[in-house]
Formats: sequence, C-alpha cells, structure tokens
Amino acid sequence: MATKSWLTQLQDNGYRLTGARRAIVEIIADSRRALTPVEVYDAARDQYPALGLVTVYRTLEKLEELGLIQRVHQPKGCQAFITAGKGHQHLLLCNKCGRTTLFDGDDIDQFIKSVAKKTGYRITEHWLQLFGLCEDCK
Amino acid sequence: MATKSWLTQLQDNGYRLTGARRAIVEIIADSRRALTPVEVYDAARDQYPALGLVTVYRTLEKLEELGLIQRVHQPKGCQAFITAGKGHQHLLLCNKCGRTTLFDGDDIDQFIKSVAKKTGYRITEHWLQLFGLCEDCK
DNA sequence: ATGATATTGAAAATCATTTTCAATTATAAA
DNA sequence: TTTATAATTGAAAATGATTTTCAATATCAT
Repeated sequence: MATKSWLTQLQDNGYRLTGARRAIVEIIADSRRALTPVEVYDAARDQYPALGLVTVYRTLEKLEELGLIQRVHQPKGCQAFITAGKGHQHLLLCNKCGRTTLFDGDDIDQFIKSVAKKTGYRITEHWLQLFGLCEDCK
Repeated sequence: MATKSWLTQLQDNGYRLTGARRAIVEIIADSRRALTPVEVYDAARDQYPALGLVTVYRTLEKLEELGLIQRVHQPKGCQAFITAGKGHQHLLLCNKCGRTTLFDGDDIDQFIKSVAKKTGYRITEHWLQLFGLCEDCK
C-alpha cells in the first residue's frame, strides 16, 4: 500500500533504492501486525533471498528515523515495529491476533493537565498503549 | 523503607532470606529512580561484595512476580525497574534526574471506553507513561 | 545439631544487536 | 552510454545482555 510513498521518501532523503530496501519496506508497509527484525527478515527473503539480517536492522533504523514506523512495546519484548500513525496517535493491540489499530489521543490532554497540576511536573510527552481483543477476535 | 515488608513477603512466599537478597531489595526499595540490573548490581555490592549479577536477575524476577516492582519502558531501553504502585497506577518520569512518580489512572476510564466504542475492541489493559520535568528540575 | 533443599556465583552458552570490512551496486556526471 | 564515486551490501567477528548449567554453600524446618 504505502510502499511507493515510503520508497520515495527514502530517496528524497538521500538514500538509494535497492532490492533489499524494496523488499523490507513492502513487508512492513503491508503488515497490520507489529513485526520483529527477524520476522521481517524471514518474510522479505521470499522476495529477495540474498537479504542479510544486518540490512534489516539498518533499514528499520532509517524508517524509524523518517517517522514511517514506530516501535511497539509489549510484555514479551519491545523490538517490534509497525507503521507509524500521522501526528500523535496511539496503539491498540489485539492480544489474540496481534492486529494493531491506531487511534487519536487528543482527548487525554485534559487528563494529563490534571496530573501535571497534582504532581508538579511539567509534562512534555506521553506514551499510551491499549490491549484487548479486536472486533474479529472477541 | 519498604525493605522489611518486601523481605517478609519473599519469606511468606517460600523464598529464603539471604544476604544477597537483602542487599538487592534494599537498593531497589529505597530508590526513587528506575534501575537496571547492572545498576542494582553495582549499588548492592557496596553492602554485599560477593554478589553475582545472575542473582540480581533472579531476584528481580521474583520481585516482579510478587508485584513489588514493575518494569519501566523508556526510549533508551526497557530493562529498568522501579517500586510498583498499589492497585493500578501509572508512571511519570523526569527526563532530567530520572525521578519517577506514581499517579492514579482512574480518570482515564472514560477515555478508554470511548476508544473501545470507536474501534470495536474490547479493551482489557492499558499502559500509560508520562515524561517531563519534575518540580525540582523544571 | 542435622539434613533436605533452595540459593549461590562462576563459567559457559545463548540470543539479539552492532561493528568491521572488502565486494558490489545505485546514481550522478561526463 | 560509460565512468567515477560514494552508498550499500552480506558475512563474519565483536559486543552486550540475559539464561543455563553445575558444584559448592547457606538457610531453615526438624
């Protein structure tokens, strides 16, 4: 889906277009689940067998840098990546099928202000993830 | 502070009281910052020089199991631990001094319900962490 | 005190990630 | 096109964190 736009953005930022990158980008851009580097590696080799795991790590780094993907934190680990949302969005994860959904978090601003007042902190960032069962799994 | 109560709880759950555990528990229970296994190791050796890093890992595991400590997720990594809150509490971290403060999250129930409605998910858990500057640092 | 068994630290093993490096390849310039 | 250059690649080695193995030791119920 977003593959083409991601490749263009890589190029616009001075990175070259290669077979390895095309394969990696395609896998992540099309996935609705968060994928670990090894999962990306395994999936992308169908399309580009010569791929090295190191290149997956390096490409993930660049995609994260460009804000195209974001890291997902889970009880099992914190090395999975998913397509990033536009602006400030948060993640909702299905505990059964792994599907991830993005949602806006504007409504919690009020809540955060009240925490700031109570605690005396100046709050600059917030990080929220919800877990549950998606429509199909529940 | 909470050291004595933690040691009692370890004992009540069938674990033995040892010098290594006493030293480790004391360091974490008294810390206002989240500490990594190595940080705990270094600090606890002042009191118990023969301590091994492996024992730190094993003790952290047990303390987490008993709900006495909780993992802190940060951009830099996700292996630091801090005293857990009672009931369902959330973390507020100072980006400068690392101090962590717990706060209640009851107020966001309403917000979570609205996300559930919008997305069709049944939401069972939520993770929230706020970052900013504490009173002393701002 | 004694014995069963949990706990220990050291060393080795494992696993994920990063670095190094020489060969290859994409791209801009001729 | 061809060529030159600099980015990119994969393999292998290095690193770093965590886990496992194991024999020695220490705790605690008896």
